[in-house]
Amino acid sequence: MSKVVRTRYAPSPTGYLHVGGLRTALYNYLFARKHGGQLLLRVEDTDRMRLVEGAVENFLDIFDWLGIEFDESPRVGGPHAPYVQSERLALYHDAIATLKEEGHAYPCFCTPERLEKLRSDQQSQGVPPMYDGHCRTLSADAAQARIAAGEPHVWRMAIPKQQTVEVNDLIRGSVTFDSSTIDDQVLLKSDGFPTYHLANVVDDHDMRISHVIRGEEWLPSTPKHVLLYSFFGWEVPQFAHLPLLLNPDRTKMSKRSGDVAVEAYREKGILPEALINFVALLGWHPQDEREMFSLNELVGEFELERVNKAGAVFDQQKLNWMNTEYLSRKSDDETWDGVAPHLSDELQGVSIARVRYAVSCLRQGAVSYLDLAEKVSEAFRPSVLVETAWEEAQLNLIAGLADRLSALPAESWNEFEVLMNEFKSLANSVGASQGLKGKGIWMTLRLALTGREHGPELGRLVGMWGREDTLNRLHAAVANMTSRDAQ
RNA sequence: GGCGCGUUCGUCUAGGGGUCUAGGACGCUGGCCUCUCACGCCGGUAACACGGGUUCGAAUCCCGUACGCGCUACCA
Repeated sequence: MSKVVRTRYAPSPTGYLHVGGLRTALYNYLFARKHGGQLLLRVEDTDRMRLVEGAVENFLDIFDWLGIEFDESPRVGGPHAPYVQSERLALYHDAIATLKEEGHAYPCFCTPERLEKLRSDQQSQGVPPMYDGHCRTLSADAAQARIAAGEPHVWRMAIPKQQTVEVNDLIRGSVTFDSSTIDDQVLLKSDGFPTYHLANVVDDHDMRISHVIRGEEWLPSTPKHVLLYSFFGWEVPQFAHLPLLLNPDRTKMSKRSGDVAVEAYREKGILPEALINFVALLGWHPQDEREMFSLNELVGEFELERVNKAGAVFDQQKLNWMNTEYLSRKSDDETWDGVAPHLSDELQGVSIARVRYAVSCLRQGAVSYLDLAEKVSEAFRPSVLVETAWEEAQLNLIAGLADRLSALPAESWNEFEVLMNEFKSLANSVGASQGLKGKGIWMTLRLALTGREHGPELGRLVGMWGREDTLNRLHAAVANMTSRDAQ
């Protein structure tokens, strides 16, 4: 009989959700779902100095946007509530009492100043900076008296000496540490709040966490956690330390080189499904060579055994490509709903039908809704004046086409696709009458109509613009050329 | 400095002794398509960190070296 799989994502509410945090949360989610277990979100707010107002709500909202659901969280509650560490203080104090009785924890009265001096002395001597055990040898009575006297103190973990501590990691195998290299970690701070080390062990046990899946930066402190479990006589959960997400220079991913907040990607127009798919592939690979996966498909495919050991560089270019792929799979209606909020005010005077037509014409290859909105604006922007020495035939083409177009029945200007074909054949016939063909016709018209060498297919542009705009552009081009001729 | 982890194309990766003259994807790049750009299609470029072993045979196993990264707080 296998135990119920329970995983957790335990962020510290100090800001936004980091993409590395997203990857950790995602793997926890995938693993739990894959095994029919539960995922919970626990807030580790034991550092009162770094608290950021609204951070928890922000996390929860972002996960909603991503479609990652927690079975238990501060928002939905659950059987092990509260899910906020600052509301679980009694648990940690009880734990310290237990540890104290067994001699696994001791009060330390050293001042921050003493510790600072100790550290700098050790550093200058080239020895590893570690607590020197100054208070560890205090007699129980002496310590008790100082506590009773109200002297500020912390509680430290009494690390046993000369012991090998083994961490069994699902991704890295067995990793061993010599306990003499482990510091007498502070477990309870002088403000009465626990440190991460104590709180995470107590809570993971209390919340029946079966698998601790977290970033590699936690591996070095895991022996402390393992020791704590054994002090308490609790079963040690399975550990899986995920490879780091890296900057292009291969240092731990940070704000310094690009965006790290999931929010920033949302604002850039990255779709949640693209971000999830992309991030899932950073450090994990399916059995075959597919790489487009929905969240549900990932649940089916995910295996901790296939998680890599080495860090992965977050490649913005590939994310963009993936977003393009997801965008291209949307229906026209979905695409419209996505772009609409980003459309520029420049488009005020244009009918919705025309803008929608523009969106459907221009969406191919767009990286994001933002990008697409810009393409649309671009298509409607006024023509740029070009300094070209036009030939007689080109002038005749432009003027002739303007005449022929203005003769078209008004209704046909609203049938975009019909108009496009009509425009093409008119352009070709007028062009032919002037001895022009192919590029000679089209580049002439493109320059006359947009003033630019590149852009969307002209026939479609004409559909987007409509009668008035199109004719204005043509007339303006003719006027510009003839007036220059006159000079 | 100490401890730990890691090292296959520029990037994400496949690979778990022979099927690897190392596969896929992004990027870059050549061509095709075409009124241009983009899209699309077809092709190309490029990697097993190094040195020793083990073995008939090593990208795959072992050891060492180098390099990189992480941790080393009354932060998580």
